[in-house]
Amino acid sequence: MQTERQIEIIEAALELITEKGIQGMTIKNLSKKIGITEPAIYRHFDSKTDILLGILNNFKEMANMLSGIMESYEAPAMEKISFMFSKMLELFSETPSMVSVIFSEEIFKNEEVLKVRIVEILNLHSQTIEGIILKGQKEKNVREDIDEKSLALIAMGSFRLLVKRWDINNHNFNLSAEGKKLITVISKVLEK
Amino acid sequence: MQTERQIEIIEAALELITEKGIQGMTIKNLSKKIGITEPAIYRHFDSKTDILLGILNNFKEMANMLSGIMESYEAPAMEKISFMFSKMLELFSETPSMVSVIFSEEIFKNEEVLKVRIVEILNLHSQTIEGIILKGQKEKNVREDIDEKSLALIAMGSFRLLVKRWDINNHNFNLSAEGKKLITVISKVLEK
DNA sequence: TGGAAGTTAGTGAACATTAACTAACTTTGT
DNA sequence: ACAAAGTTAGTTAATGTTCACTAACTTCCA
Repeated sequence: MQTERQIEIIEAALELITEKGIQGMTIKNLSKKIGITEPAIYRHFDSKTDILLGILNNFKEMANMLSGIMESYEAPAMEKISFMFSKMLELFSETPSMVSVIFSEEIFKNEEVLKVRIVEILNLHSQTIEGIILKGQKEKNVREDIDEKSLALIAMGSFRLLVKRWDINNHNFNLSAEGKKLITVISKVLEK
Repeated sequence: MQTERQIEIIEAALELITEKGIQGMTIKNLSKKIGITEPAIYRHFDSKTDILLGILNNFKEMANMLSGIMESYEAPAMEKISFMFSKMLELFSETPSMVSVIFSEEIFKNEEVLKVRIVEILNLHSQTIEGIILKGQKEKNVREDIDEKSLALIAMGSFRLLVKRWDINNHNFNLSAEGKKLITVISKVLEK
């Protein structure tokens, strides 16, 4: 479990990455943002890498939860994907700083332990969507002329690009509205 | 124009970003890779930012060229998109280090001048594909039940995700083959 | 012979991290 | 019940290392 201070540090770290990129996520900036001194950070985390790992572990847990929900959710594939993406849109609207990290695998390239974690998260999301689509194809409510991996690539890829655009353009459009629009588009593309 | 040494520096910088992320792209690593001393780098570029800008300017030029080719290319939309993505796959296979940068907007967040450039490149690619699809819709060989912006989002998003996966998984699958497969999938999705 | 491209040896600033210490709590033994 | 002992979360000051970058000198080639 994470203490209140650890959660505060992780949230501040996320905000820093959003504002100034991974290069701006320094212990100095972090401590300044929270209002304690730099060494005080080390009362709560052993290292900077541990802070980043804390972020990724939270994301991994969310991905696992979402995957679990989707497995025990009996509904047509399109409804499930719509639900999953809507849930993610909700999360991003609540915590916009998430999006600068969750879809930015490249910022963790320099540390193997972080790179492995973020790839795990990407793979988990992929598997969840592929699973939904494959089941939908078996139940004959998803088109079968394209394999489930390619359809998942389309769904995830377009969703990721929309969210990334929102991020790098400083949230200058309504992500929730555009996201809903994309969900109906994806439904149309998947349907038989 | 760029001198031979400038090109060498830019190529080495690209490789460094691929191997160690933006955090590993230091003047020290760069000079070590090329086999000259750190100050020698500054005989060819005024600053580290200028090196990164040099990279992005090359990409911008490629994007402009590609956009120009597509405008003067008379063919059905699907053929044009297939041509464009194939050209990019060729480029990525020749210079794999490109892909760690061209689809990694996050790593330029800390420098406004770089951020602006990479967003320009993303927008240029989007516009090129949107233009092709819109023309295809007018010529009645692309589906019209989904607007051109959403279809472009799907095409670009899925292509980006495929390439990003290839990058973060250390090129452990055949990008060219998987890319060709995706191109036929995108064609199927776009067709009327 | 002069300028382009390299060198050596340095700069100050920023980096993550540690050492030494303290104030304010809580736990424990008698 | 209360003091000794231990814990938690913070401080200031400093560590060694790396960062981008520069001044001054040298080598090399047209």
